[in-house]
Amino acid sequence: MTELQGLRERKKARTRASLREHALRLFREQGYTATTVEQIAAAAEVSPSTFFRYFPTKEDVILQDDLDVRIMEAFDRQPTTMSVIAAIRAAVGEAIVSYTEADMELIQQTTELTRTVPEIRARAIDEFARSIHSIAGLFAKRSGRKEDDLAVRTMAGAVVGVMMVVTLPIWENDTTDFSLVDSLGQFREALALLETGLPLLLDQVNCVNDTP
Amino acid sequence: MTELQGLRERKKARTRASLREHALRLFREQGYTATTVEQIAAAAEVSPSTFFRYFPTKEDVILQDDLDVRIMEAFDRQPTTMSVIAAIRAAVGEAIVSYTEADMELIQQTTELTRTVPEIRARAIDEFARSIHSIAGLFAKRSGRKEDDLAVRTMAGAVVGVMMVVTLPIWENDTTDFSLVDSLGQFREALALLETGLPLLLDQVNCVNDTP
DNA sequence: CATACTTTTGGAAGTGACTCTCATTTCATA
DNA sequence: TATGAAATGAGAGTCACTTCCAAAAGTATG
Repeated sequence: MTELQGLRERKKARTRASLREHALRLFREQGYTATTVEQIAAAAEVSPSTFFRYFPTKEDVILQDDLDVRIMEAFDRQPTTMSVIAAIRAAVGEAIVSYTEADMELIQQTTELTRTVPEIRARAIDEFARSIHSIAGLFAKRSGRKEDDLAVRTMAGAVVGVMMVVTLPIWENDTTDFSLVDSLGQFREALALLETGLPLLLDQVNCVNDTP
Repeated sequence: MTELQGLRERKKARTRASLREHALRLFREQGYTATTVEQIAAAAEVSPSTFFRYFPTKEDVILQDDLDVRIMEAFDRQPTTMSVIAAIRAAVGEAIVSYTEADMELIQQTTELTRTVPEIRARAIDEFARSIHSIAGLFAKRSGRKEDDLAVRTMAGAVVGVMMVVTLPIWENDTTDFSLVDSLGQFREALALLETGLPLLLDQVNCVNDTP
């Protein structure tokens, strides 16, 4: 190997990026289902078989963007003196500032597709499940409880539940375009509610705390 | 029409049931992906085209069982003096006793498939989203708040989040067979935690109020 | 019972995602 | 430059799913 990163690696990275870019463009222009893998491959100037070597399924072109990994990493970096929910909020904040303009646009586009295309949206459930697992792990570490403790799992489930609320198109008249900033704001507000407001709400007492 | 329910209707119902039964049997015997629609149709003695007239996709053979509708109905029947979470627990309890042995077996089987087959599991996300919507509606009615109130949505998201926790195979070493009774018990415990325990838990772990 | 009308069905042909295999090309190393 | 390893393209094949049309079965009339 003469160079730190061989020609092969660079070429592969370029092909991968090219496939994703052309795919997203075509999805935007013609819609997801109307776009065939053949078209994507042709646009990226590779054969259809090569497409499937880079992405196991057509859906993965959208899902495999390892951008949320950064949030999880930031998550782990938070001091253990912080409460879990505070740590999550901090991690989200850190990740946001680390994203470039291009990153943001990619997130925006893929999230929009996740919201609108049933096949893509469906795949999101495993990501949610993974998130529950990660958050449970972190919470267990901080609280000294076991990972499979019901309280720990309940906590993690609740957090991911509110994540679903802000990212999925749950309300029919939900034609508004997805706004990353808005939904992250909502997520943080909802977390605050979970932390302090929920018990009050459940007691049917007026919760004045909905805008922290 | 000589009879209350024509021969046509009865025949259709029988075909539908037959298709589902043979499908579930074949899935159990050979696995989901190994079973083709052609095989299912052949076993039920209809043509493949007829299969797709009864079920839009192969997945729907499992998903379209309207058994959870009963929980939602029981939900609505609970007095409004009851807290939402208490109402949910009561509804679940009511639905359980209304299920026949055959119902239970069907639920057991379909849930097992939902847990283990990625394609089926994926489709569950829309059911979860629908549940969030329903629960939010009920909570809104009881609390006098609007349905799109963030607190209402957070609450609903948290409830569905714990639902996910008890139904999805979130922990890798999760090879144990699904037990309906166990997971319903866990669900009710988790709801109790949400109602009373969560703030305590959070307080245990150095809950520092950070600013968003 | 025979007739005309409607619904349901089977069959055939086609599309597109995805798999497998194998020969060929392209890059890396000695 | 020769040799091995990895990446690619092409072709054939499977399967879910769609569309269309003609035949069959059920239903309502005379």
